[in-house]
Formats: sequence, C-alpha cells, structure tokens
Amino acid sequence: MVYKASKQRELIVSHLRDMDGHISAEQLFKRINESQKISLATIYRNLGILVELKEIKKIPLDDGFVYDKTCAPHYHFYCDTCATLFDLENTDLVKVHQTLQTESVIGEIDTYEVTIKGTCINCKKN
Amino acid sequence: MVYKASKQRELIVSHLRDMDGHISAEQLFKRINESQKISLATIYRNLGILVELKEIKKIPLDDGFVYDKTCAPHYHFYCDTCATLFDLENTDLVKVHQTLQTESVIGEIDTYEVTIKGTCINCKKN
DNA sequence: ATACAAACTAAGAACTATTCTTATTTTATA
DNA sequence: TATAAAATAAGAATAGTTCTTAGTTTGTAT
Repeated sequence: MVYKASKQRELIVSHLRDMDGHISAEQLFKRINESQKISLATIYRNLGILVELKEIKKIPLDDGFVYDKTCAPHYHFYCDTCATLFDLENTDLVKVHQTLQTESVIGEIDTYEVTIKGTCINCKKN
Repeated sequence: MVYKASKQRELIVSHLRDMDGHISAEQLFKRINESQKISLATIYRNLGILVELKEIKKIPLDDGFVYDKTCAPHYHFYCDTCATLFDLENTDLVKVHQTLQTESVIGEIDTYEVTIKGTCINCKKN
C-alpha cells in the first residue's frame, strides 16, 4: 500500500500539531468541521494510517481512545477524576526505563510508553 | 446502593481468583458457561460492581478491556505482538514511584498503575 | 417464620464507537 | 493527458457494552 497525499490528511496532521494535549477522533472531527467539511470515516481512516506510519500514537483509556501527536518517547499520567491525559516532562524518567529493562518477560521496549493513573493536582484540590 | 450477594457474583469472583493472568468479559463469559449458565449482561454488570468496590481493576488495551483480579499495586507489560498483558514482579519498581512523585501535574497516585508496551521475550525470539 | 423492599437475574433490544461498502473524485506516474 | 491506485463522503454494518423489562432472590424488620 503506497499512501497518496490528500487535503484531508494534511488537515488532520495540522490540527494534531496545533494541539498541546491529546484528542479523540470525535473531538478532532468536531474541531475540523468548525472550519472545513470532513467525514468522520475519513478521520478514523487517516488516524489509522498515521498510527501505522508511526507518526502518531493511539492510546486506550477508560472512556475510549485518544491520539497523541507524537511517537517520541515520553510518559503519561491519567487523572481518573477529570479523565484527562497529561504528559510528564521529568527527564529523570530515563531511570524508569533502566529499571524496567531488568524484567524477565520484557523482550524489547518499543515505545517506552508508561501510563500512571491517579488524581491530578487540580482535582486533588477540589 | 447496598449490594446484595448473588450466586452469579460469587461465580465470577471465584473464576477471577483462579486466573493467573487477566481476562476479558467475553472470555470470562465463555469460561463460566462451560459449567454454569450465566448471562453476558450479568458478567458486565458484576464486573462493573467489582470495579466500583475496588476489588478488581479494569484495564483498557488496544483491543478492548481486560480485568485484573486485584487492585494491589503492581505493574504491567503489554506485548504489542501477541496482545498479552503480563504482570511485572520486580520490587525495584518502587523507584519508579519515587521518581514519578516529583512530577508537578500529579496530585496523588491512586493505583500506581504502570503499563509499558513493547515486545515480550517470546515474541522477540520468533 | 413471614412479608416487604431492594437488589438481583436472563434475554434480548438499544446504543455507540468504529469499520466497511459503494459510487465518485483526486493523486502520482508514465 | 491517460491510467491505475488511493482517496473521499455518506451512510450501512458490526461489535462491544449498556439498558429495559418482567420475574426471582436476598436481607431486614416485624
């Protein structure tokens, strides 16, 4: 399968780039449709293509999937209260990787993806 | 809501206890129906109740949800190739928790759940 | 022990997120 | 510029999960 460029895919990529967080297919569909016309099936198909090309990452959460605009190694924190996925920035997390690599079931860590769950700083205050 | 005991819930709990890994609602339904008669809706409703009671944990994966028989803090490794979720046993992982707690977005880590993705030792051999 | 209310069940309908189908349009290449 | 491959929109189909309903079981108070 040789992918061909399309206006719609460029549209999706540019909207993903503008995001600072993570977005669901439905949210992306609504946001793009504010200014352009695009089919929901097109959103899903292109997100699938982008995941296959390893340009973005598909992340399963309790309430559906969310897409991350990058596959670059970084870590996530999911707040169970506000159902939001945050990026973790601390570079000390390399230590996590080193610790994990000693585990016997692990053949190879591909994405280094780590998702921790809890309550975020804002939700804890309330 | 005051939950009342039921034969079906006991059945579900006992099957979960016998598992050494993680199981989907569908798999649990099939397994229980080998010997007893139970409705799929009953499986889903009771799994939901057990999650609410924090007796088990619901884990979102790329290909649907899986249930973990315990909420005790431990870590997971997901193999993208065989789509299997493994428990990680290494107690050094406490270090991970210490590292993470310095992150500014984290208010409180509830479950300490960590899921790392990659290729398991078996799939890497093949 | 019995009656009552609340929570439970099975069965299948309903819902919803995602994927598939089809007829048509766009893109890349020769 | 013609052709083949891949793209699109729109809506139908699928599948996993939740909801509805009528009837059953459970726990509590008398």
